[in-house]
Amino acid sequence: MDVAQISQVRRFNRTVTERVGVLHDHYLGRGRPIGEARLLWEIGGQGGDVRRLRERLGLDSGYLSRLLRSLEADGLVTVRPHPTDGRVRTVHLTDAGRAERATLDERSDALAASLLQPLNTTQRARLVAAMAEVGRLLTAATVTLDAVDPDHPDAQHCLRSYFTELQERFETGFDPARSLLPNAGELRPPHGEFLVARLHGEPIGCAGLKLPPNAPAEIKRRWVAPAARGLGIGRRLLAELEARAARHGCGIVRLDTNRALTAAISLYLSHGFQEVGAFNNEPYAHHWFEKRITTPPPR
Amino acid sequence: MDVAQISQVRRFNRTVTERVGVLHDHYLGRGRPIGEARLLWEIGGQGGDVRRLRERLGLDSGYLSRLLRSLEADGLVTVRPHPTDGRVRTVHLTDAGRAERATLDERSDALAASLLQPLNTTQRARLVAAMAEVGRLLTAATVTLDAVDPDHPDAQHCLRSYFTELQERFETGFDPARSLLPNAGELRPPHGEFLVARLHGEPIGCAGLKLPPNAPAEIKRRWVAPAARGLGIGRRLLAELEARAARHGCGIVRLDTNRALTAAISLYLSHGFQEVGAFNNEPYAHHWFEKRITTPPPR
DNA sequence: TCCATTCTCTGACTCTAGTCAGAGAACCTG
DNA sequence: CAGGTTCTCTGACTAGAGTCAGAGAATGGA
Repeated sequence: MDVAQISQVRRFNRTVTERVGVLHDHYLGRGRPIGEARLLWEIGGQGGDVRRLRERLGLDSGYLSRLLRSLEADGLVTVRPHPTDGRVRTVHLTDAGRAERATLDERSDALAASLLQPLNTTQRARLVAAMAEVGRLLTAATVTLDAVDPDHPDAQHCLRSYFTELQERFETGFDPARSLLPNAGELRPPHGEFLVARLHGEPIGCAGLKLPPNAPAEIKRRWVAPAARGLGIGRRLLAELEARAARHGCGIVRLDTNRALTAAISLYLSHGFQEVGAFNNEPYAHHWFEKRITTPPPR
Repeated sequence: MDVAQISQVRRFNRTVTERVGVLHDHYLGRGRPIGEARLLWEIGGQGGDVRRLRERLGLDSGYLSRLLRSLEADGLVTVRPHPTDGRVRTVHLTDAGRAERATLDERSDALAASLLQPLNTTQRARLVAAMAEVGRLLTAATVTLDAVDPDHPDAQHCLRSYFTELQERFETGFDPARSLLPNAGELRPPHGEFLVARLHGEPIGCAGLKLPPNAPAEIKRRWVAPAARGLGIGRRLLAELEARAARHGCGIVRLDTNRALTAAISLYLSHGFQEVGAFNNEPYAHHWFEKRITTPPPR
């Protein structure tokens, strides 16, 4: 990795933690420990289960409980048993809590405004644009790819979304029963692999690799959640699967796709795939691609 | 201020404090309280007085003292009396301290690398470029402009640098004695104003305003430190002085300049100044400009 | 020379933030 | 319905970060 890039990133980290980080806590905190402030924020408009809050904020259950007691004592929240599961407790903001949260909101706005305030119009526009770019790319960098079992709930979630999307986008609709679907066993070691892309723990994409004996590897069911598109995740999934195929000794990766998926087709072309004749009789496919992968591609 | 801009800045703040801020502390901290880590870092290669460290880090003197004792006990620093002032104590890293600091350094590098690692080459280049832009503009936004007395040490520092630079850049050199210099009284209320631009408390620029009775206001001694150029500080100084002139009821601001200062000349032109005939007999001036300021210009 | 000031240090605190080990209620499964 | 699991809560801790009020040495100015 480039040394100059690293030192630029470090400079950025310094500037930003100084200017944003410190102020952020300072602004948010005023008169209230920032743990409480964050919790108040996270409870948000529609409230939520204690369990969900604990996960979201990554807090110890004892600690969270104490924070809730403190907010409750200040009359900002109410904690009631869950209507159907008596073990779970749900938290809601009171009117006072909502008001308090609104002032936190204002403070965040004030912080943002204080960053922009000294700049002129041009500079503001450029700063905001650059921030959007940094945010987008940092988000992209936060996405993790993990190999999971195709039966894992996150994998299932992605596959359901994938099928729903195909159903909507294919001119003919999509009926899984008519398609050449690999069964789950084909996408799990040793016959294959299945990757899930996650952002903050939430599944936002997937891709499967079939490794048939004495035949090219095949990429199946590559999907990225609409909200996470444009972050290069599809490309990362592709590259990661190619690398894994190469590690399994495959020299060729191939795949088929439907003509409605134009973005996917141009991704394949720009990623080194070449269109070839039909190598299967998938009824939903219009295009077949393959790529020679001699060495694992650089990341 | 634009609501969309504010919410973009807030989104950025969230992403960045999550992704950079938290990790930053986590990486830096390992095995050592981050207060100590920051201090170790700040002591740096050439060491420094306790007083300077206290200012730089903004710590309570008692707290800092305790941190130093702790680093001393670990054999990372030595604290000795200042050679000339027995009250002051100076801190230096030991070899062990230098080694420890180097590992902190590595961790910062590792953090930076971990942000870039999941991205491909194109994305990395874009992220680094956007970070540079954000850093630059946040730095610009951190610069403060304060009205000070022209005799203030910060003002004097800027003026000395200004004269040195003129000496170097004018074809003819620059001798303050030959120039039409306003005396300090002319740049201090009620006869004028003097602004110093500061970044993290360090003076990095200045500009003076002369308010002669029954005559146009005059801008003098506008200077920005070379390291701080390109941040729009010169323009901000200009705009701020115009606003102040307008508040004093002036309808016209004018100034003279030397042909060697090409950047200044194009700034004046792009900022609404128009070249006029000589209105004084400043020997070092080649160009004279003026600008009508009916209403205070928008910031 | 004396007195106010500067500078560092110690002692005695406070507040956040967080961990760990269980207790007890509610739920689920066989 | 018994036994394990899930979920929240309490009690008992710890560590970090920082504040505040002086004490005491060194210095500088009248």
